[in-house]
Amino acid sequence: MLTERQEMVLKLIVEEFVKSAEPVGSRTLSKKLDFSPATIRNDMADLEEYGYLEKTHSSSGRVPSEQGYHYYVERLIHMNGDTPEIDLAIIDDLFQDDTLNRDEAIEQAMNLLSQMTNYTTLALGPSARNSRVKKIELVPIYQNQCVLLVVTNLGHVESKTITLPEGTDADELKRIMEIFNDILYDVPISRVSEKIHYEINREHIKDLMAYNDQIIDAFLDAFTRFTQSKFYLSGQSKMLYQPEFSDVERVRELMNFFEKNDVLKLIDHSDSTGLTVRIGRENEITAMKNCSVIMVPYDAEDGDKGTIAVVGPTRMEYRKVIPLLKYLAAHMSKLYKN
Amino acid sequence: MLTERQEMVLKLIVEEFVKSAEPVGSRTLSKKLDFSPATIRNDMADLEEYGYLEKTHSSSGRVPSEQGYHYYVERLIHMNGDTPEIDLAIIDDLFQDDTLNRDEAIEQAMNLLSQMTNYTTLALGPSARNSRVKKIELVPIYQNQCVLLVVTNLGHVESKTITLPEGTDADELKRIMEIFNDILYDVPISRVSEKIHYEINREHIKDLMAYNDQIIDAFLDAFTRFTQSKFYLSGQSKMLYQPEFSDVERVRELMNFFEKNDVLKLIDHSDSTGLTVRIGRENEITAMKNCSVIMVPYDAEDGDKGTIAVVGPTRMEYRKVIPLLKYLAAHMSKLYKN
DNA sequence: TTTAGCACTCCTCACTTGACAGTGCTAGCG
DNA sequence: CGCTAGCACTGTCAAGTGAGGAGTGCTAAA
Repeated sequence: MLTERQEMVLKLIVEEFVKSAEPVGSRTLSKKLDFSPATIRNDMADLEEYGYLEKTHSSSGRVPSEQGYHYYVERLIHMNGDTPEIDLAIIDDLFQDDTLNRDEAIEQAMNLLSQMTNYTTLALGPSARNSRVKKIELVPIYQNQCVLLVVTNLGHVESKTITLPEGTDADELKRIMEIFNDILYDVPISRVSEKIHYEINREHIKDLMAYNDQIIDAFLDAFTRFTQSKFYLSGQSKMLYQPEFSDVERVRELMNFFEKNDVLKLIDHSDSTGLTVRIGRENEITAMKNCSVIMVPYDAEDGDKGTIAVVGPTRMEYRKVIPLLKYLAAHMSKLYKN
Repeated sequence: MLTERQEMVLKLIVEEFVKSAEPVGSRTLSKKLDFSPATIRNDMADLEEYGYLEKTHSSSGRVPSEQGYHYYVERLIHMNGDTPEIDLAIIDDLFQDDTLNRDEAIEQAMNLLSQMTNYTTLALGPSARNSRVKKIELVPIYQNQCVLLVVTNLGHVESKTITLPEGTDADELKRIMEIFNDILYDVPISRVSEKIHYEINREHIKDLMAYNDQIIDAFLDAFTRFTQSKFYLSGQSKMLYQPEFSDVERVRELMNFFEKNDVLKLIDHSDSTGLTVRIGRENEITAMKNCSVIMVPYDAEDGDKGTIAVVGPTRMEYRKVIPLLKYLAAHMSKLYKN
């Protein structure tokens, strides 16, 4: 469809615009392409007709359209291989430190990514849906208050304070805990609820549990918290340094959006195994209509998955961000392997 | 020093400016005070001379100076008692819900406060320095990996994953844990480290622990995490709706500041038992030179203390925020009593 | 197919101008 | 003596104007 020169023009316009944030004129390109401005203007007119370029006003230079960015990301990004150098070693270094726990590791990685790219980063931790229960414990702390603890095979802990009904028998409680540990040992989180409801109907347990609904509720509550995957947002303020956010109204919209937990809507876990790039209005969130989101899933233990993402202006340095993000995701997947 | 009328002029200027964010002229005040503009101009000139008022340019209305706000907060705020109505019942409602754990309760309270005031809120959780150890446990999860758990009398839990040296004896480990539970039961967090180091030198333990430095380190690490008090920031974006932040450069500065953990520098825990108001440059942080911070400590269990604070523009609704903040702090202190 | 040339469009920026809000000062009033 | 009316003055703001510049589209020629 496009001639090679047209592709080159598109590529250069994207890259120039990414750098300068200003509409690109034919004269600028003619310096890099060894064709006269007039020739390039013709190609630009064609590219505009196809929907890859836009003008800000009738006599301005060209700006890539969302479709133009897509074409660029999917087909032009590696053309004429002058790939920018990226210092991947810094990432390697980060993962050397094994005193970090899982949350800390993700958080640090995302901080680093935000610093390296100068964009906002976003991560969704794995949901722990497939983690398995290793230990359940009820620790008395004060009068009839107890802390319920659940530990998984990944060392993840959830706790909840509960108040026991008056006159609960300590020995009986101990027995209940033993039974629960028996029943639930090595059961994946996703199946706990089902399992409890099944076992509870068996005679010898039914009696014990009759007046302990509260404990069961506390259990289920603790377990559901496992399945809520944590999320990490970092470098929010990086966005403010982008010229597209020199307008306060936009800044408000964006910061408001970041503050709400709706951020999760941006990255949907579920589908797509590889890289996803959402440009501009594809994000379906008004505050993000001038932003792009690039996301890559990573594999955690036991088949659980997480996602890491970079959020920047549509005018993002795709050429730099995409490989970086891929590298980081691969690294995290590897980390979880052992 | 000031005549009654001058005080009234100052009070009205502060309150008018708080509402409108625009310099207040003599004509506006003359309507509320039953004196001619000229008279009021004379008082304003005096107040300016004393340092309570400022002009933005030679022929503008007056704006309160930092000193002016101070005078207002300390002496004028309750003058002529038309106190604004505040719906304290909403706060009461919040604390009814006792299914929330401590962190959640603080977080929700601060969210609410941010919504009610339309300012940013900040809280420092109590440090748990005086909490007491109720249970220590080591749960094996995978091969020679274990999770170390510590539970306090307040139901607070810290955990840490550790890898045991090859060939560690399970029975021996069990014995170590029993000893630790014996030694540390009901010991306040602040004295744990000392206690461990003391006991470890007694003969029968020394032998056991000889090659288990790693466990000790993990312990100490978990304990130090208790003493780091958590902080809560909410409604950051509220600040953006203040007219003083219609300038992007200022927004950047402020958001950057909020993003760093330096926010803690704003509220220092330690001193002062009552209300503290820091206005403008008193905060000693350039990004906050147009902001005021109002903070109140609250009492947690066992003599630990936390702080809650509201951050807004110097042009803040002190009259509304101060009683609200006091009420909330009192409520939180009460909550911790039972 | 490419390019030079030219008329045209629209943006940006500096400058002017008039309306306006507010001040300080002075003189007069009760 | 304290208060007030009046007036000249000052700085801000918004609207209007005009020059300069960057970039385009089109046409005709190489």
